[in-house]
Amino acid sequence: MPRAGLNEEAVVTAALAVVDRDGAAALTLASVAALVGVATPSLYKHVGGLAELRSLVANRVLREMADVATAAVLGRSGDDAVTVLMRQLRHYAVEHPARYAAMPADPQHDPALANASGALIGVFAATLRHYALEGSAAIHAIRCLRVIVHGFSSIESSAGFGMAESPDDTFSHLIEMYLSYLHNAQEQ
Amino acid sequence: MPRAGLNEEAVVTAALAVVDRDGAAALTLASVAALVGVATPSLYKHVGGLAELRSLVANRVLREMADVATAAVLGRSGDDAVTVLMRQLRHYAVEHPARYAAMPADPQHDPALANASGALIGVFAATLRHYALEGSAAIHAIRCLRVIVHGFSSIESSAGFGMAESPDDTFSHLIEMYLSYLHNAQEQ
DNA sequence: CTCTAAAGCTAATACCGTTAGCTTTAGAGC
DNA sequence: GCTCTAAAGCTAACGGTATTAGCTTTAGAG
Repeated sequence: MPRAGLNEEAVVTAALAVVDRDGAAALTLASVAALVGVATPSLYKHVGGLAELRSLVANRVLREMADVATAAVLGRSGDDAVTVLMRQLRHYAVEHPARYAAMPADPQHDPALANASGALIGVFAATLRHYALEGSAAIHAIRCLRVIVHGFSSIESSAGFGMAESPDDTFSHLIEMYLSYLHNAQEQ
Repeated sequence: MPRAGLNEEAVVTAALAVVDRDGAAALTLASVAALVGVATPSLYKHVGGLAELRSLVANRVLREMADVATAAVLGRSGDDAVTVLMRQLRHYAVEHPARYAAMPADPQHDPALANASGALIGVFAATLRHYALEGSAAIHAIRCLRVIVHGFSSIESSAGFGMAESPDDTFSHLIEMYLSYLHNAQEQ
């Protein structure tokens, strides 16, 4: 029997494939092992267990989102940067609904996710730096941005908008709402 | 051995106690059975299984939230009603963080949750009726309200705001942001 | 060609959900 | 007060899961 040649990265990639195929709740060591063609206990040679695998998956997703965010704001600033940042993050969540759902509710509570989580928030902070908000106003602006993007992505990625109206339009309203808030905060 | 005298309602109440005590992920038939002092299979006399129990718990939580929302807007209207509605729902989520996390990502997809979910959305719609938004504008306003309340509650209930700034202030900013949006939508 | 570290395996344990079938209790009806 | 029945609860058993322990084998270094 030839060897599979696994490593931690390959296991995480397979886990993401399982999440994409069967949903976040179906991520199990047995399903990942079956996908890569290996007995379940063999995965412990590369991964500490199911909890750690979940954490590694979340870390991968957070890094992807941070990359998306970075690419979105590159070469842009102000309202343009904020708009594209919001749209691109929403786009990622909708393109990979199961991956978004695979993220734990408390990413900052997991030390393994602190770096990736901080990278994403860092892009938020850098993007908002253009508005020169001072002290706590900057913190609140970052939080409001998180609330809107997460709230919308969370609902849309689980098909929570039942009515016929386009979610695109709703999201445009939210962007306008947030930009108005930024402009207003800037004047104080 | 005396009889426990259970019924569906008592089982759901015990399940909520488990959720409050150990978190939403720890909701298991075995833990509920242990709490009420009964063997695990006995629960099947009152509940269809773990999936149904989860659904019943979510239904209870949704109804509680609908009650909170109804009480909040009773005797109020306009900005006052919207403000108190948002604050009270946030208050519920923070007071019962595990219950909020016990809700599935897609409540409307579960037929058993349709009524309670509709009741909560109905309170939103009724509260916004004061602004006389026409057609799709009303839908978008409801959605934006959902996004903000859910996004904030989701993050705060999982201790997602790490910085020292008070989440109260952040939420006040979001309320102001949303009210401005409503006033602006009203003029069109 | 040999030897070692790691990759993979099987076996075994513990916990969970679920089903089947049995026992017993509480209460309805006489 | 007695009986009888429907339901509440139990034990036993099965399958699936994570996890640990210990063995076997492979790939690659020397």
